[in-house]
Amino acid sequence: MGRKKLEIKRIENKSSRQVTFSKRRNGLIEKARQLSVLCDASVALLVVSASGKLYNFSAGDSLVKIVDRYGKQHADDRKALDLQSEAPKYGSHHELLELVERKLVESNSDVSVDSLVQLENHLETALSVTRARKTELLLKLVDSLKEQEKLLKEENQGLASQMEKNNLAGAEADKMEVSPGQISDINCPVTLPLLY
Amino acid sequence: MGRKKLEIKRIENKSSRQVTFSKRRNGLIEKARQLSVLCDASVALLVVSASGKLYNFSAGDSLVKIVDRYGKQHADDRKALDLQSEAPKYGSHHELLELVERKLVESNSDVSVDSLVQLENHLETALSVTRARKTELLLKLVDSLKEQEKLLKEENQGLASQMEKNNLAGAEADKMEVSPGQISDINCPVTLPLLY
DNA sequence: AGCTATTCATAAGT
DNA sequence: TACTTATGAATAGCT
Repeated sequence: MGRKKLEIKRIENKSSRQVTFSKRRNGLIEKARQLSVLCDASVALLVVSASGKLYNFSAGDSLVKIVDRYGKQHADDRKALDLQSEAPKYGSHHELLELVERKLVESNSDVSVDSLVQLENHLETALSVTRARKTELLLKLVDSLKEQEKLLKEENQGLASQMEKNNLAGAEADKMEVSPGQISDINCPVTLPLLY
Repeated sequence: MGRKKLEIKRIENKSSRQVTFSKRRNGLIEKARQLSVLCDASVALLVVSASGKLYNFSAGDSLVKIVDRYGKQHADDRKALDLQSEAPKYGSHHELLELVERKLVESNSDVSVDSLVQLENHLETALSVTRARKTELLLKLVDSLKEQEKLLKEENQGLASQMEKNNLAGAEADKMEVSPGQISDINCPVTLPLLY
C-alpha cells in the first residue's frame, strides 16, 4: 500500500524497518480499536519490538481481564497451585483426628455434664467448619468444571469451523478415526461420603 | 474502504456486525503477521467476540511467552482480579446464616422442653435429608460434568489431529490456529471431610 | 461465500 | 520526525 508493492519478508535496512514498525504498529492498533468499536468486541494486543520494547493496547475491556480469560485456558498450573496452596491449613487432619479420639475416650470416664456440653460444642464447631469447607470445595469444583466445559465447547466449535475452511481450501477429504488420545485420570481420589 | 465510508461506531445490524467482525478480525491478524515478519517483532493478539468467543493469534514468539512477559509487569493487577472474582461467592452464605438465626429466635418463644425436643428432632431429620440430598446431587453433577469433559476432550483431540493431517495434505501452514487446549485436570481437592 | 467500487493505509520521497 | 502523495490493500455493501 504505498508507492511500490512490498514483499512480506524481513526488511533488511534497519532504519526503514524501524519506521515501518512504528507506522504499522500504529495502524494495527487503530484497526484493533475499530474492530472493538464496530463489532462490540474486546481486543488485546501485545507487540514486542526487535529491540525488546513492549507495546500494549486493549479495547472493550481491560488488557488484564482479556489476558486473564485467555489465562484460564492455559494457566492450569496456576489454578492447581492455588488449590494446593490452601491445603496446608487443613493438612494436619490426622493430628486433629487423634485429638478427637483422645477426647472421646476421656469423656467416657468423665461423667460431668458440663464437660460433655463443652465437648459437644467443640465437636459441633469442628463439624460445621468441616462441612462448610467440604461444600465450598465441591461447589468450586463444579464451577471450574462448568468453566472447563464452556471453554472446551468453544474450542471445539472453533476447530470444526476452521477445519471446514481448510477443507474448502483444496485438501482432499481424508477419512480419519478419532483417536482417544491421552485422557488424564479424572477419578477423584476422595473419600467422599455420599450420605451422612 | 468499501462502497461507502463507514463511521466508526457500533454496527447495529446484527448480521452485518458479525460479517464485519469476521472480515476485520482476519484482516487484523494478517496485519499482525505482516508486522511481525517485516519488522522482526513478536505480536500477540486476543480478540473476544461479543458472544464471548475467544480468538487468539501470535507470531514471532508463542502467545504464552509474550503474555507472560506482559504478565510479569502486571502480576499484582492480575492477583487482585483473581481474588475479586472469588469474593462474591461468600456473600450469599452470610444471608443464609442470618435466615437460620431468625428461625432460631422464633423458636425461643416456645418454652415447652418437649416441643423443643420434638422440633430438634424434626429439624435434625430435615437437615440430614437435605444434606444427603445436596451431597448426592453435587456428586452426581460432578460426575456428569467430568464425563462431559472427557467426551469433549476426545472430540477436540480428534478434530485437532484430523486438522493437522489435512494441513499436511497440502494447505500451507496457517499460523492462526486455536490451540488444542492442553487442559489438565482440575486437581480434586483432597482434604475433604474430617468429621461427618 | 465471491465480487467491485471505494476508502484506507502506507512506502517512498521530501 | 513529520508531512505528502502515488499506489497497493482492505473492505462495505451486494449477491
